[in-house]
Amino acid sequence: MPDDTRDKLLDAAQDLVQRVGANAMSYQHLAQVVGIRKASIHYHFPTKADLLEAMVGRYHKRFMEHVSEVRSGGGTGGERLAAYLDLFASTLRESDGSKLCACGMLGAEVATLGTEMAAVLNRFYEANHRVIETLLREGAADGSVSVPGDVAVTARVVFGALEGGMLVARTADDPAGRFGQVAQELLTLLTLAPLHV
Amino acid sequence: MPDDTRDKLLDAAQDLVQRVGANAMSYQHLAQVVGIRKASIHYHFPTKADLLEAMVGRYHKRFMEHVSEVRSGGGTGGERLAAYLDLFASTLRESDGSKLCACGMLGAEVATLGTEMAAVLNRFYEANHRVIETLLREGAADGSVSVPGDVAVTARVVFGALEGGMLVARTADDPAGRFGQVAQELLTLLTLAPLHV
DNA sequence: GTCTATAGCGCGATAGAC
DNA sequence: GTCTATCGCGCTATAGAC
Repeated sequence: MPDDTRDKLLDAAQDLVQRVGANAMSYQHLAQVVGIRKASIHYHFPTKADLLEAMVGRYHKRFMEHVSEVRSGGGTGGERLAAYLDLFASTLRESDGSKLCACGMLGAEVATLGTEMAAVLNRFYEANHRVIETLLREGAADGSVSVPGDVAVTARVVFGALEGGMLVARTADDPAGRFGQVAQELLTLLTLAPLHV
Repeated sequence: MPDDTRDKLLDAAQDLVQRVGANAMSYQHLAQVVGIRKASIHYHFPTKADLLEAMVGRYHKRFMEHVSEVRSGGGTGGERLAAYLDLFASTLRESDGSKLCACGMLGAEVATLGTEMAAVLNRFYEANHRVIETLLREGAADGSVSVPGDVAVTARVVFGALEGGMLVARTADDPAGRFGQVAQELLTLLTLAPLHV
């Protein structure tokens, strides 16, 4: 049953974190969205830290499921890299330019969230670094990607550009369009010729 | 007189914003740092929005003064670009890996800060895009930089990679070291051969 | 599993003395 | 320009009824 109260709370928490951040998200806001009283939330998640950690755990798992689909997709490494970049673009596109990656948002607030959350976020970042590194290596092997330097560090450049690109794009007139250009240019930098996906 | 109460308040506000964000920064925290009572802050900045806008205005002005020094520095365009990247690296370096760019942090929180702050942040981002674009063009002209695509969009890739790179690096063991590698790899991607600055 | 009620605190902001 | 005192609100969290 995917839509019991617990899942609805996680849905609402994720949506609010992506839009306004964890510090600006309250049990009162969640209660209004889900349609229960705020005290009832403590039955499902005793503390706010519990709620945030459960939300990030689910987010990480779901994100990696999308990544698996991308990785099992056809085409060249460069084309699969483009599909991976589009996972980030779709977040902006489907929220009218108002949602960040949940883990990017929480990364900004990490100093207020405790060491356990910092470790969880770092795990998400490192998992993505490994995914990008693999895509770059596969692209280099099939000739669709060209990396002039250290592949592992380049993967971190790409991930940072995605997280930061979303953040910066959000204040522009057309965030999704802006970010789409940035993602395309990132591909141009990493491929011998521009890809069209 | 650079250190009257107003400036001390702006110093403390900037430090807290860079570390924990605007939503986690309170008048009480500022009062403790500066050594006055929290009610006294309202004499200098009637509302928190006033304080944040003054802080960002000063931050923007000071940052562009550093940029001017970089731009009037010698060397190739690529070397001046490296010096510009180091403005961001130095923030992490000099804070033991705990401070972000103030405008990057506020960008994450923009949904809670009102439309005026969104406009102010966008102005900072666009100003930096123009600086990077100019440095890339100068580097292309003297042969030290190679941009395989649109220079203006590439400038946005670079800026996003800096803001996001700082954010992601903060959860790592050695944030400044990690970010330094990312900045160096960014240069490698944009130059025909790695620069050593 | 959800409710009402409330504790206890921190917040931004204001009034008015000095 | 800074102080004390206070207002009113929102917050996380808990107790105990149903």
